[in-house]
Amino acid sequence: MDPGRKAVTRADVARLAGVSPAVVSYVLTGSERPVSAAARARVLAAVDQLGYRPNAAARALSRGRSSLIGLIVPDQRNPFFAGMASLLDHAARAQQLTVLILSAHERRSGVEEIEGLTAQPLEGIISADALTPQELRVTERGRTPLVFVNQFRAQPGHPTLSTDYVAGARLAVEHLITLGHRRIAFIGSASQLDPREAGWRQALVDAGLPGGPVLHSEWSVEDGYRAGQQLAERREEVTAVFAASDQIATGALAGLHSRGVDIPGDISVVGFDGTPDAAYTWPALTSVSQPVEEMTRDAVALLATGDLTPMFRDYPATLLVRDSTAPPR
Amino acid sequence: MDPGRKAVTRADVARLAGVSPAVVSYVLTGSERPVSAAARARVLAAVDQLGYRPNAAARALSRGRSSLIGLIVPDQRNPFFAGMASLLDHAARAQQLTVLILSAHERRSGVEEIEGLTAQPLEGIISADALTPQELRVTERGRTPLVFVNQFRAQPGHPTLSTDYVAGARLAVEHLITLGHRRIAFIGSASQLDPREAGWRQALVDAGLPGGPVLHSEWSVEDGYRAGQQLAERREEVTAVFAASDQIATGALAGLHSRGVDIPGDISVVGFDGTPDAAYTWPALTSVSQPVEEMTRDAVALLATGDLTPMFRDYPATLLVRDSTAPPR
DNA sequence: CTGAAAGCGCTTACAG
DNA sequence: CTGAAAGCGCTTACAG
Repeated sequence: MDPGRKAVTRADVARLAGVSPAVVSYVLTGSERPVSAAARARVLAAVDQLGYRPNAAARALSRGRSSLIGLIVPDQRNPFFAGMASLLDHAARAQQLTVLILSAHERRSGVEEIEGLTAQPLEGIISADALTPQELRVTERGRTPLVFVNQFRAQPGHPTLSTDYVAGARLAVEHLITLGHRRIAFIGSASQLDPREAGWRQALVDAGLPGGPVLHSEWSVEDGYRAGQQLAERREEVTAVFAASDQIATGALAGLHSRGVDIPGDISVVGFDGTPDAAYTWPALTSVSQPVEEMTRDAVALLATGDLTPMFRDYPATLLVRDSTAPPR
Repeated sequence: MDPGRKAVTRADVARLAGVSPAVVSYVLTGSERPVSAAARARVLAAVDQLGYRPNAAARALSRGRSSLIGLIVPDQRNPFFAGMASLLDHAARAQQLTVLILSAHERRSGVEEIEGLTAQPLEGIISADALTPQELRVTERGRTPLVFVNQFRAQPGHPTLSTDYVAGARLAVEHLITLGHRRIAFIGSASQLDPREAGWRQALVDAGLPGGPVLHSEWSVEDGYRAGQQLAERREEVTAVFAASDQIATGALAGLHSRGVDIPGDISVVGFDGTPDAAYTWPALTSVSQPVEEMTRDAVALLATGDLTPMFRDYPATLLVRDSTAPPR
């Protein structure tokens, strides 16, 4: 790397093209400004020849906004959120936007981190995680556009795009009921708020079935494993289980296996999320797929158009039937 | 969001603290500049009261470098690289750095994307993926510091930190040999360059064993699944397999299961990477763990100190013995 | 259709 | 110990 060489600037391009620096900007920003075809061609040729790329910091400073959008997720290592980040990258790219991931797993004191995040003059933030009041205050102070995705409820003051969790959970449980299951357990977060638990319960009530056991678990595979082992103790009582995430379900599969439970022979298992890897568990996991692609696409569009009218929009989930569910024997 | 309110700037802080804007910078940048205790206290109080955070774009512009580092990975959805990103986040945070992920999966034409990446005046790039000559040229043109991690060989002109793949592969194969296996297959990339294949072969030769079958596969779980099915055809001939990644191994597990192969009874399986989820496959996967934490920590340190002397450093891998390996029967 | 100039919010020699 | 000022590389009214 030649430390003597300076980066190419707009002025270099202007000089080579024989125009003023302003004209270079006019051409490159695609502004309304009329530019003669000849000048445009010379600018483009000079850009190409010099390998010029506008300095993002300078552009951000003068525009008051960068081309960066922040994605806040509970844990970027979770395949569901890693997939969301990848899809968001894709959607953002189409709008010339770059995605910065902030994983809550790394958020020490949430506030501090959001501050770090918004010190970049972000074009906007898409949050798949709940924000604390302090965090919300920070985004407001920075007047950073904020869109929520994957939320259990509408977030006051902000557009909120979410999977229809209740209907998705019902899809899972109705599938099990149709197969003939009568005692269906639920594994999920201890939070009373989870609409997946509500959907599970509704489906049972509607079918006139008794509420099965509820096993509380955190979101990790480890916790799913423990829940699976606990569920194995009740194998006489239960023939199926609906887990609130594919991570939990994957762990539960391992926990059940470790206790000698046959799946789906003894117990059928359904997950939630529709992550790709769940197709390669053993047996392949039946799961409710979240419409992440549509949500991320729409979230980016809201940020791009600047339409931040508070609203709540539901996206339907779909059932992916694989090999972890079968009629009870 | 109150569109009438402007972001707090350094000038606001200076005004409230009764000092010049320069003094605010002196205090906040922690520069050598001496500042009286009284002035410092007033500045800090004003910062706190106003909730001031320096504008990152302005700072990047005047310093010529942002506090952003880029991480280039083949696919951010792969748990191994998602984990690396998370660890890097952690290491970077300690140096006040923010990580921008560029997933090759999203790189349309590599060049174009790297250009987009370095248009941000990055503090540096850490690449866990090979770069094309064009891409290298772009980083050089931008004089962006570049450190490679997870490479098969030294990258000329840049520091390269890598797992000792050969020794890691030997660890896996020697474990199988010690268990009593004599016919050990390899599943991995068709690339002749993979040192894991070399390590596998060396271990067999050293033990006086014949080279087992080699099944070529891409890096996805899907491909591992197909390889597992192919391997099932040769179950009479082979009693163990070493896969070049946990993703491949996880797929292979499913592919073997789908053909009725018992693991580890019929065939023992070892993976490579040491990703957390591999502890919850069925059976739990024995794997060679890469020292990602050390590598990312050191890579960030190189970027932070600016020491980019070309060099190659090997990090030892470790074996995690779980339940997918057992003596042949 | 084009250009000179102000301004974005910082950092950092330089002069007190 | 402190401040006025130049400069980082852009965007974008404003005036031709």
